[in-house]
Amino acid sequence: MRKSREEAAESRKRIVRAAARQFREKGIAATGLAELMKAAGLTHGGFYKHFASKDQLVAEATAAAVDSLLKEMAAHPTFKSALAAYLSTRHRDNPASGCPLAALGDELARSGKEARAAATAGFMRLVDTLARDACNAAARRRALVAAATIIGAVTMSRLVTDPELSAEILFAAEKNLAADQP
Amino acid sequence: MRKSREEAAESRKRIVRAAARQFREKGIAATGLAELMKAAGLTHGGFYKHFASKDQLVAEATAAAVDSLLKEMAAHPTFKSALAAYLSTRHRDNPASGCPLAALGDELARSGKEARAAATAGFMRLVDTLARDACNAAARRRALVAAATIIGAVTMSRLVTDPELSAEILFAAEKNLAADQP
DNA sequence: TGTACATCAGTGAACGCGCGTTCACTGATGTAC
DNA sequence: TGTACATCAGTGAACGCGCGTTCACTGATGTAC
Repeated sequence: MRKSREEAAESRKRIVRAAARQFREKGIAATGLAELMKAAGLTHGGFYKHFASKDQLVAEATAAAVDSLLKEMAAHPTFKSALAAYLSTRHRDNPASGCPLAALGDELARSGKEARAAATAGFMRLVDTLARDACNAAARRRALVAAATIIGAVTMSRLVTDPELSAEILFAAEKNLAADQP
Repeated sequence: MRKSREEAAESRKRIVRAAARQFREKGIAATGLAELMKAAGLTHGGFYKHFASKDQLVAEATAAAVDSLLKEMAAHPTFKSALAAYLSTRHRDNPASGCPLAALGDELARSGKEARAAATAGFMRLVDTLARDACNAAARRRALVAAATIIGAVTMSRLVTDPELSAEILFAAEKNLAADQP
């Protein structure tokens, strides 16, 4: 039953990818490893051949999710449109492929060392992106606030049961941040 | 073993209060009902004499937590100091007695109807507080953004493993929002 | 006011279930001669 | 290049445990006469 090294590496990638989706969709605590391994096309017994613990997987899944988020944001023609995409109803309605900080912020804050370290690195990368190469203190401060604002706005827009209020939150954040931009 | 109506009402309050604390401290999914009832001085079997489901308790605990948050904010001499208190390291380090939206935002977003409705009401009350009686569109927009920002800032300040970055997030948000205020 | 009876808050055991983690085993892959 | 052997990815059963929820029961409280 042993698989080749390449196959094993692909299995591992599939597990991380499935985890990144399911954690963001249903939450970390609510996602079981057995269910996760099944989604990756494996049985749950093999999990510990790839990871030392669930926390380690959370860390890797978070890092992978931040990777794809920043890649997507970088692909936008302008900074403003990247911001608009983050604050879009499309992002709000698809947490499974969206920002892990918005989808799992407080659950990550209660997670283990490894996961929090990965989330911290992801947050710093997002702040750097929002600062756009500027490295003075004022630009960094604005980027930190912008990061907190867009993360909070998307989380609240998902929480709220009133669709109008939900849209209003995203709209207000976008308008407010666009005003800051040249 | 039957208790008087007053005693039963107090038991109920104790359960809600214990839940409000434990949910904010450890997360909703990670808090078991048995453990919760024990913290309220009861055995777990009696839970369903008071609540129809865990979701209903989440709703009531969220409402209670928002109540005490807004009461505390209202007690501050100035609006600025209320904002500073929300964005303080004290609030960051004591989620159990702090804002439920910051502590549980994304878990509430994945919760049942009742809990989300209670969280929505709480969010609207926070926004109203931040708008400070002003009822024009611009003030409301600013209040929505401020709410998203302080919630996101506290959540991220808790997530981040680097203490300096954590303090920087809170400081940046406070400075930024204070600039908006008269 | 006193008595008989219904109510129901709280107990503690049990329901079926899924959790994260461990383990003996299988057999193809990789390695060493 | 061919053969013998060690490695280890993946399987499937099992570990102990806690989950949310249900239920029969207890006995003090509340109600009706």
